[in-house]
Amino acid sequence: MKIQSIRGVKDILPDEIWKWQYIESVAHNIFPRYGFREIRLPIFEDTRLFSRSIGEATDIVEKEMYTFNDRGGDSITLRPEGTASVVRAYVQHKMCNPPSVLKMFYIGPMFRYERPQAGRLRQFNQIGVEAMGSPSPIVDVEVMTMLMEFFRELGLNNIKLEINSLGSQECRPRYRELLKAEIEKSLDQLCSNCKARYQRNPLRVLDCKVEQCGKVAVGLPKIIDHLDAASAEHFSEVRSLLDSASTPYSVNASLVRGLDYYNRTAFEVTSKNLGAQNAICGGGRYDTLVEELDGPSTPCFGFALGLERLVSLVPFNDMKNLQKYPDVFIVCLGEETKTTGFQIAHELRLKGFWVERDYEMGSMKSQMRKANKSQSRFSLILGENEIRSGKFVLKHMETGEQIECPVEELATEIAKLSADS
RNA sequence: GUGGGCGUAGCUCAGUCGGUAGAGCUCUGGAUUGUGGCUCCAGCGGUCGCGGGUUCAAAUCCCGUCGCUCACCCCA
Repeated sequence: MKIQSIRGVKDILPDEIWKWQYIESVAHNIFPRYGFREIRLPIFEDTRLFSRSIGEATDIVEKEMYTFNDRGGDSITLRPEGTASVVRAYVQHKMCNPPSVLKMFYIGPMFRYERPQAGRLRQFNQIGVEAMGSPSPIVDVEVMTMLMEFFRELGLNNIKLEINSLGSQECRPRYRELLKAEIEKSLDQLCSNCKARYQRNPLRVLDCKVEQCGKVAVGLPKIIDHLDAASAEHFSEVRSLLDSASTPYSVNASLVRGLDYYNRTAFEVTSKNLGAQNAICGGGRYDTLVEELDGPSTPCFGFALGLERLVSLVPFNDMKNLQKYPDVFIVCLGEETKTTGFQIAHELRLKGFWVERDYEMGSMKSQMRKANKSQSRFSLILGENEIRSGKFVLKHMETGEQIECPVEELATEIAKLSADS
């Protein structure tokens, strides 16, 4: 039996990889402007890191982690998200240096054992950003505006920034109990799903897709009306700073995050063009996580965005300036040209050109076909005549025009003609 | 974990009432001795997901199974 890739994982093939590289290059270009530097983290960690940070009772920890014992008997987990590892590294390497804020981003694969569907894989890639060391709403808004600038640079449209406040460790549990009590009053009107989950996850009832539940939800209390004074003040500052940056957003009072460690600001960026899994990015403030992982009190703000989902949204068709195909395809005719062809390819590559060729030394026709298929901008033809005259035929594949060119002028000629077209 | 849809050539798909497979694209070669794309011609390519059953006969009907996909759930 032929071995297939594991369910829920995907190969990124050479025809597509340029999209990923492009997105990553934009991240590498924009994030440092805001002071973020890359950190590379292991993809597996001590299982306890995730159960302690994400929350024992979350779906991720309860049923979605790839957990196994290594040969030494230790429980290892393929990371289901990146923030826990960043915090672990922050604490482990004693990176705290108050009052300065440490800003980092990471790019890499995450693993969750879920049923695959549109926009959801078992191995998927995220870009994550974490700003560690300040409770200031300026940090929240700077990170969110950086994100929106990143999306703008990538040409995304039809995306929506939604924000909410989850309050503090004090006011949130209070609100939860209030909400549960209110839900119980209309329990008979809710869908079976909500009846089953409201005890465990009452916030979910607020954005249930069933119409009946939506009607009930309208009358339920909202977290932002039950914030403690400090959280309310924080949230209002976030909003006015977003306004002052002219960043469009809306408040979604039913926005919830799936990980336990979030407090105060929570946000999501969604797109209508993604299918049911419509969030391209989610994040928020997590002021107590570092302490919970035995570090110093360090309020933080961060987000993670889904690269597969982002790749599907970026309008790559409109991008003209990205090089995807070779500059030159070298066509060699006859045994005599073997060495010269090899040398010319080598020299052009040393000068930075993308050079492709045929290795079968087939007929001119078949080599030209390959040149055409490679989508090279030029073909360079060298046969016995050219070796003798010292001038090679440089053919522009799109226009069909060809010129004779001495070997020492090839590089400048190719560069010149490329710039013209 | 629960539902729906789908598995036929490398890709996209047709295949009638059951009679052991077809198109387009791709690919290879030729028409054009050293010039690609367009056109024309020829050729390569399939255990019809897999296993069982019914039948003289199964891509087609039945049962099972695996895979893909979409949705619920959940989330990036």
